[in-house]
Amino acid sequence: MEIAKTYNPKAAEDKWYPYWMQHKFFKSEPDSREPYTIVIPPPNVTGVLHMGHMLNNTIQDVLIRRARMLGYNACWVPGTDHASIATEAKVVALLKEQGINKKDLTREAFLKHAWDWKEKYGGIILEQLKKLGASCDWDRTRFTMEEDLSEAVIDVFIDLHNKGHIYRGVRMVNWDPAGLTAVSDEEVIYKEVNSKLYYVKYKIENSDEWITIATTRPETILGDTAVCVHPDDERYKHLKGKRVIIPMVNRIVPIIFDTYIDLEFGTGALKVTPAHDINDSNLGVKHNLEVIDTIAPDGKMSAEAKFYIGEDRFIVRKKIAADLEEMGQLVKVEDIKNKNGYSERTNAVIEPKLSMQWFLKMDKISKPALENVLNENIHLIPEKFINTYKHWMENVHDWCISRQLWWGQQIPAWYDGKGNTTVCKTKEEAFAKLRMQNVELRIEDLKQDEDVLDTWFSSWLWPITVFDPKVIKNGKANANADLKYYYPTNDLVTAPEILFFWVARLIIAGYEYMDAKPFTNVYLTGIVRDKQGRKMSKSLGNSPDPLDLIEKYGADGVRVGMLLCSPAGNDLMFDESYCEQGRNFANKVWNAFRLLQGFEVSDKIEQLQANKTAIEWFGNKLSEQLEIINDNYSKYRMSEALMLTYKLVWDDFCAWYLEMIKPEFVDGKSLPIDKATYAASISYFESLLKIMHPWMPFITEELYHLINERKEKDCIIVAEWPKQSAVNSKQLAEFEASKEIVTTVRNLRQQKQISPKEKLELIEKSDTQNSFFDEAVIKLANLSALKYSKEKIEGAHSFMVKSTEFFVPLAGSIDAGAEKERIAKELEYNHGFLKSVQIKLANERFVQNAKPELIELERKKQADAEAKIKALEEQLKTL
RNA sequence: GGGAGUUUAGCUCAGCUGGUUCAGAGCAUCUGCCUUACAAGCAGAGGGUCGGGGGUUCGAACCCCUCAACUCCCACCA
Repeated sequence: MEIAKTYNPKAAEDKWYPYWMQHKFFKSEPDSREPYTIVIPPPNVTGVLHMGHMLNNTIQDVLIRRARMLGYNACWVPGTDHASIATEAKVVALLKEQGINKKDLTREAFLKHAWDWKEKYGGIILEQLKKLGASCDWDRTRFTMEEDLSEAVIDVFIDLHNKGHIYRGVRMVNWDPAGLTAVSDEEVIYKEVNSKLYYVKYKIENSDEWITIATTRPETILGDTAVCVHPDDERYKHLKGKRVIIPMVNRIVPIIFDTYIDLEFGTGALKVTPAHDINDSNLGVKHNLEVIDTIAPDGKMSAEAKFYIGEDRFIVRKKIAADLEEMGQLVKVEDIKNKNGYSERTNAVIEPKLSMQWFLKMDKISKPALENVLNENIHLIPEKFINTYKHWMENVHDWCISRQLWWGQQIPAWYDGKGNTTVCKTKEEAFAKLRMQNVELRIEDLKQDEDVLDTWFSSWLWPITVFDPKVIKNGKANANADLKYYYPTNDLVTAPEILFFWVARLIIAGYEYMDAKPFTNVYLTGIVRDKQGRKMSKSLGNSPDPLDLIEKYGADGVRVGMLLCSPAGNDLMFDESYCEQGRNFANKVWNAFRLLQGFEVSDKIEQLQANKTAIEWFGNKLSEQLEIINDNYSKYRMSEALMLTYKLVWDDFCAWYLEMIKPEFVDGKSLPIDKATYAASISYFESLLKIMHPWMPFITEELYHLINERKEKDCIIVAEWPKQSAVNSKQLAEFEASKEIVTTVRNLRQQKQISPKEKLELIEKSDTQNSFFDEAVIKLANLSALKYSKEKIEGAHSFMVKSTEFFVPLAGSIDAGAEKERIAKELEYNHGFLKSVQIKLANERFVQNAKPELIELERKKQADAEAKIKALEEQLKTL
């Protein structure tokens, strides 16, 4: 069979993913095994795969694949999030292209469009995940706005409302006067702009005195309901209890005192406009101020303003400044820089606006979520996030859960138009309830709250409702078999950006509704950045399309590339060259296979001692490394585990083991290999494939089948994770010593820089008796690390090795002096080491304070060093 | 403004309790080599005052202080 020199990833990808699906290897049902569960952080339905998803989901897939191989009942639940804001924006934009304005549609008609859109494009990202090799149980795919899941959200709202955790109140929102909608904080872009600071004087009531305030927004003067100064400000202490007259409108308002004021800024006096500034609003609540809304939703002055009605706020700003100047109340104007919020979508200046919203009280409900992270019931990985988490949880503010959108779960609150409200599931229920307060109520008059719930208010139930959406309704005692079996899940892999938005709330909901944590470990990935450290984003255009990368380097290559540069919790500076490295690795593995499969096996030949040594060595090496790899997995040090795997395969297996067992090449033909060595090699290769499988699922599956005949369901994806056996460290050490010698030989060859052809000529001419040659090779033979025994080598003038790597006889010789020098160096080193250990042991403080086992360790180090020195000295004598 | 984090070779990062197997890895670079599994390869080499300064200690990449740069989160200044 002719096998290509380079690995072709595409064929394996197209072949194995469907095969795995067909044999239901991803499927999971409750059984007697221990479960290992991950629920996917649901990507937005609107989303297309970006590098962040790529990283995230690769890590999850690695974890789940390894768990599967370790014999757990591995279950990875996929799904998508309805993402109200993002999706609604997309749908609105799409409709606009078709000439349809959202305002002209009824809620039902709009939702129909939205669902159509979701059906058409909503599955894209999940299809993309399959290309990556994600081994999700696709039969469990969920969507946060599915009927049952939505019902659970509504039930939770009602339940929390009944428990008194949900209330309705007035809050400042970011209002987009162009889009005529509230937008979330995330959709506000702050930009530094040049603006003007106007100093305006207000007259003190019943006095000739004036107070000067500084403002960037004079148009809001019409809505002022107080002037605020710092209680410690000597300039204004005498004004306690006084009132001021607002210019133009001549309203008389109090002077209030609050430490919120910055003494240094402006004049130290602040005009308070509770309707149009978030801080002023807070002050207003605190000091019980009147709220006068002078700016209409479209950004023009409202009737309440009394002046400039119907004119845009920016025009009014100029006009009022002129008018104030005319009245002699404008003291001066300064140029300053400040930050303005702009709407991400319309680029209009955001207007803070008060509106009625629903809130969830966070104080009580969040307690267990804090405790259980602090007591490590739930691990945050890396731990540095615990601090941030703690800080946030100790300062939680109530969560605004209503959104002025249509796409999402509509709030189950009902109004009778007469000021009566009730919260319940159905219109009929609401009617029955409100009827008691309002006997004349007709069911047609009943109105449901227009707003929908925040997306996070549905996704915070995700690890619960993906298994049993009805559990909220039925109570956790009546949870279905799935939920009982899979909950709590094991790992959550997500981005640190949403630690508060989502992770904290998942934990809260977990304790509130299941009385148990939703997961044990939270692995927080880094943010994928480009080489310049910029976050990868579509708007910057600096993000490669992951699917292009897969096309170019293969899914395995991209997975390896991604994880090679992703330390837990640190951002990763992604560069395509990592994928190249991943691809190269896949190719290396492919070629190791090509070598193995090309061997001619013979049961007639004896197994060489050198092969026995090599087999023993690699067995030890494999066990040694496997243990370290497993340990790194258990600490979620993914890139470390990957690098160790990489080196085990490339350096230890390919560069050393295979070179050693590779038969000699004689007369243009490779000699056959003995059966035992071949069998051992295949078995090792198989173990390595298994260890590589979580990282590189496709190539390993492909090779697993090429290397041996397999039954239909005998696939590496469900193969058993290799077990390590006892490690003979003495043999490992011996081998390391042999490697050193071989390296010395290589170095000598390097000095001459000869090509293989020249080398052959040299060999023929060379005198094998030259001293260097004997020395190096005799050592090798003695250590039996290599197959070329002294006799064999001495006997063969045409000596030479198979694939060149190990020895080349050289004209010229190694001088004994070099060896002496080397030993002398080593001696010096060991003396130094010994000295440092002795100092440590002589240090009273160390001896008194250190743990006994630590001291024991130091003593052992001391003894070892002494022995080593002795041995080296002996060696020096013999030279 | 509040909080957290980072700073170690050209790049991306390891460095557990302060000590000599600790100054490391991978990649990149440079030099040789078309070699019979693999040039997507092989062999070798060169790269670092561990951000700056100070301190504690017999001893500091590691602990303390300080300065600087960068990043993130939260709140946003009238």
